Amino acid sequence: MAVSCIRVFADAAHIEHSKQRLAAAAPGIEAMAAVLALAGNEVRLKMLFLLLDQQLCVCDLADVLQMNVSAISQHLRKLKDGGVIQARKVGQTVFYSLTPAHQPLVQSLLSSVSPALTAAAV
Amino acid sequence: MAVSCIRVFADAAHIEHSKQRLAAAAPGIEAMAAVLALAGNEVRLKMLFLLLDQQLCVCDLADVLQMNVSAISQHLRKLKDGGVIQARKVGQTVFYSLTPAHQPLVQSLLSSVSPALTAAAV
DNA sequence: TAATTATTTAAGCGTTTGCTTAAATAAGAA
DNA sequence: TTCTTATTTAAGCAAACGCTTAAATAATTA
Repeated sequence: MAVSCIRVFADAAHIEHSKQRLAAAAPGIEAMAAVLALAGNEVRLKMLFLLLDQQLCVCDLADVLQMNVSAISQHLRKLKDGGVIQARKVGQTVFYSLTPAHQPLVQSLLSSVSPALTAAAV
Repeated sequence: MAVSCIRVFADAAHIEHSKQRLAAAAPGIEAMAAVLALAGNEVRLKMLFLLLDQQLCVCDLADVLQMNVSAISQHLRKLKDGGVIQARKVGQTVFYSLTPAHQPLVQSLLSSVSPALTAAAV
């Protein structure tokens, strides 16, 4: 890896400081990146938008998003594996909702896309 | 596409309302998803973290992140194409910084991973 | 019990991603 | 000019992604 810089104005101490700040924050950054990777998909972000103020079943989401039930189910699984949503089974229907732990983050991610959300926010 | 739901408790009016809310927010959601897809990568999110309070050149970032300069450059290009960062050339060195338009979003994305950021926030 | 409904899962496949290597630009320095 | 240095770009490739189809589970209903 050509990692070393030979440039004149490189501030070695400054670089070192950045490395340490990064090392301290890395675990949190990596966890956040995992959640953002899930939210960084149009279909999944739309799902999170719809789940902000209601719980929906697989079939509802497929209907609203006009997509294959299987594709929806696979997206839901990723969100569930990532701890962003949770499932509640009622009969043969599975209702999905945001997990309390991630609700605030999702709310803030979407607050700028829908002014009504900001007003309705806690 | 097996999009229609036959379930008993499907509330057609409710579904329709969700469709309309989604349609209204879709453009904003899609734009946000594009930014989150950029931020939803460990390397790029670390870059944004480092750029929050300083501007760095390609070589600095490669040094701090211990990665190939070429790989770093390619990540920077994506962030720049997405309007998240901007470039300023000084001699043969290119300094990258957050764009003013996206600085608040990046700040809020990272505020939870580093308490110091919250304190230092505007 | 068999048929229907809701959901999940497996397999396959084309596309995208992110890295490596190597070559191409561009700007100083000798 | 020639030789570094900083950065970008192109090509290649393995891995991940997201969808489709079809089959497999569950839970209801007839």
